[in-house]
Amino acid sequence: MHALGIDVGAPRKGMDLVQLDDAREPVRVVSKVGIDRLGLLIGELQPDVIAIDAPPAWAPNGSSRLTERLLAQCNIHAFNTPSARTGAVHPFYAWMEVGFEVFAVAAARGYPRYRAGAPRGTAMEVFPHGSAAVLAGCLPPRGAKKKPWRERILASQGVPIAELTTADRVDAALCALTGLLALEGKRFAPGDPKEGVIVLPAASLPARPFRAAPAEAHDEATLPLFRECACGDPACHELTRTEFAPGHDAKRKSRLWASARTGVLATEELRRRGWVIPPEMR
DNA sequence: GCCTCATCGAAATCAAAGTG
DNA sequence: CACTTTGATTTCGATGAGGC
Repeated sequence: MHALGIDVGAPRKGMDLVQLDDAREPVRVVSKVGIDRLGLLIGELQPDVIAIDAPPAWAPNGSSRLTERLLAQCNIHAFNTPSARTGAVHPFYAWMEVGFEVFAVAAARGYPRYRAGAPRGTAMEVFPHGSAAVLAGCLPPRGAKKKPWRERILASQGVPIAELTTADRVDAALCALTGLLALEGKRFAPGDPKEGVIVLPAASLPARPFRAAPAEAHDEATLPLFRECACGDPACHELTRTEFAPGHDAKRKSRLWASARTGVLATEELRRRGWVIPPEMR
């Protein structure tokens, strides 16, 4: 079983290809591949799946695709794919048009666009940054350099990185690894298949967005978005994002003072009458 | 006056790739 | 390293207000 990862570059830069076998060994690493050479290479390599770091087409309308918006909800931010109206006129998006050609060449070689289900024999869109976040379980730490961070993730997944000498090769390897994992059933592709979906190497996205920080002792993200104010006033039903509604922290303190005073008065009266205090307070 | 929260807007952030 | 493209998100600081 082989997966071919393609890191797409600007029109004249050339692409980086990495082929991984089922042992996750980079059996083929090719750089500076032009679109004219790609068809022959695909025919020669005969991968079981092709994973491409680029969208297959412009968004049908609007300025982004559903798959990108859904990923953004998990804190995985990708450059949005605009509609042709915007994309075709900005030179910045030329690399996306190279991606379209790559999908077209793949289709001509018998690899239709992946839409849903088993990915064998298809060409799928992947996103190295997203794959890295999914495999690491978190976003890269603040200030982390991209290449070493992704190298570490590849190594932790059993991919030898000796040949992956450039950032583009590392990304192509991440694409291929995502393809392999997708073949093995580890895949999740949010979005609208008609627009194109980004395939991630996970069974599903996490309920909570990815965080850059490792694990925090008090994970506020596990708390509900809104809850009732904790001031303790039975008449207060205010919903708040934090513990108290505005000003109700002072209200809580006031109530605690009051109950502390009555507590003191109660224990004094118990002592005066010669009655015992509750066992748990002894 | 003190403390905290809500809110608003501005600014930074981040993804990809290339150029200077 | 700085700058460019987009846009959602995040993170600031300033401001106003509540309750004591």
